[in-house]
This record gives sequence, structure tokens and C-alpha cells, in this order.
Amino acid sequence: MTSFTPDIICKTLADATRARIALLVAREKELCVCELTCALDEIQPKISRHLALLREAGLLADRRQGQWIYYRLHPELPKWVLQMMQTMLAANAEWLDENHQRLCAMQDRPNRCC
Amino acid sequence: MTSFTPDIICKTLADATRARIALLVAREKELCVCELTCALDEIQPKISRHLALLREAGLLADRRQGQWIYYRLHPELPKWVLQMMQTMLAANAEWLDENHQRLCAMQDRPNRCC
DNA sequence: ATCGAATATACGAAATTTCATATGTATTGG
DNA sequence: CCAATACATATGAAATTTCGTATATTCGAT
Repeated sequence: MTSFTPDIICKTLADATRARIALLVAREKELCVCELTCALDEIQPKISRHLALLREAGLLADRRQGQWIYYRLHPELPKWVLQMMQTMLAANAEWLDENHQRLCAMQDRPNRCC
Repeated sequence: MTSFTPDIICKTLADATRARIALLVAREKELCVCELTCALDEIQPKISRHLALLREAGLLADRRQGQWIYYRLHPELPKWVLQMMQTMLAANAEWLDENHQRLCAMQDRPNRCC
């Protein structure tokens, strides 16, 4: 189901874990579950459940590459949703800073090839 | 309390009633409770409760004029929040259309003077 | 085949949100 | 002072969301 009304989009991002995931993905273009688990310092099922909600809402798309599943912004997002996220991202860099730092400090990040 | 993080802002707008109120107010600059009650076709306590949440979140400001209490976007909203709302408003005019029509059709709307 | 790593889902319990109804407060007009 | 209008808030029930734990699935390597 993907109906993009303001309240539905906001509800999808109305949780700190999901908002951080979505903005981190918007910033990094593509991240796998273990990278997000590390960046957010949360347990994996929690990250996966929130990823499923973001995917079901049509905000994120996923692809499998080997053992990893990479998430990215859904390529068919309406322009206004993208614009909203860019606005939030640009103005809240410091809010994401801790997550970004943990991501950068992460050891053995999977190699993207394709 | 007014901390403007992405998740908090989204949570504040993560309800159809609140999202419609906020965007209608953004569009009309200022609306009183009875105008919103009419535009959304909901009972007054429901509108008032959601207005209280929007006010407590720092998204809306209110002023009394006589019997009426007018709500407007809070004058000290961070730029990115304003930008988000303008983006949503511009792209979702038809979503608000029914509310806007009911507002226009409303009889005996209070006169703003000051 | 089997094992380990990465990810997803099922399941209750706890917390949060939303609602309708009832009632309280403030202001205006008589 | 009294009644009416506009608005706010209290209350408890119902619905929804979130969570940790346990378990299932999928893939690559041995």
C-alpha cells in the first residue's frame, strides 16, 4: 500500500528509530541492515521491524546482494516527499551526527560491488 | 516544550486531523476553532484537543479576540519546519480541498478586525 | 549436508494514542 | 445577574504502536 498523504508520510516518520533510518539512508544513498543496526546502536529485530514499516509504506526499497539486504529511498517517491526529507536532512545534520559517526567507525562494513 | 527534531515534528503531524488543521492554518494564515470545526466536520472537543497538541508542540500559536481564539503558525517556527509544511501544502492541495470548500461555504464566519 | 552470519517475522505484554461524552471556563449580550 | 456562545479539559475505554524475546529463513563457505 502506498498512498502518500501528509499524515501517512508523517506517521511513517513519527518515530525516532524510523526517522533516523530514513534520514541516514537519504544521506548515505544505500545502507544494509547491519550498518543501520550499528549506526543506531539498536538490536537487529528492532531495526528490521522498522525497516519493514518503512518499506511497506513505500518510503524505502530494498535489494539483496549476497547475505546483505540494502535499503535505499524508494525510486518512485513523489517529489514533495523527497523534498521534505532533504529539508529535514539538511537542517538536522547534528541530530544524526552520533549515528553517522558510529557508521563511520564501524569495522568490516560490507563491500558494495554492483 | 518545543524541541524540533524530525521525529517529534512528524509525530505532531502524524494524524489526519492534526495534519489537516496545520495545513489549513498554514494556507489561511489564521483560523478560529469554530472555523476548523466546520472545515473538518468534526466535533469541537476533538478539534480543541488536537489544537492543544499542536500548540503544546510549538507548531501553532493562539490569540484570543473576544469569544474567539485564533490559531496561526507559531511565529518562531524553525525555517525547515515552515519549509516542510509549505512543501506538503503545495503538493497536497486536493487533499485539503474538501476542508477548504466547507470553510468557504461556512455561514457567519467571525470577522477579524485587529 | 551443515554451520554461521545476516535478516525477517511471530507473539504477547506494555506503553501510547485516540476518541466520545461530560463538564468546566471565559466572554458577550441582555 | 443570567443565558448563550466559544472553547478547553477531564475521564476512562478502545484502538494502535512499540518493544524484547524467540524463532524462522536465506545465503555463502566448508
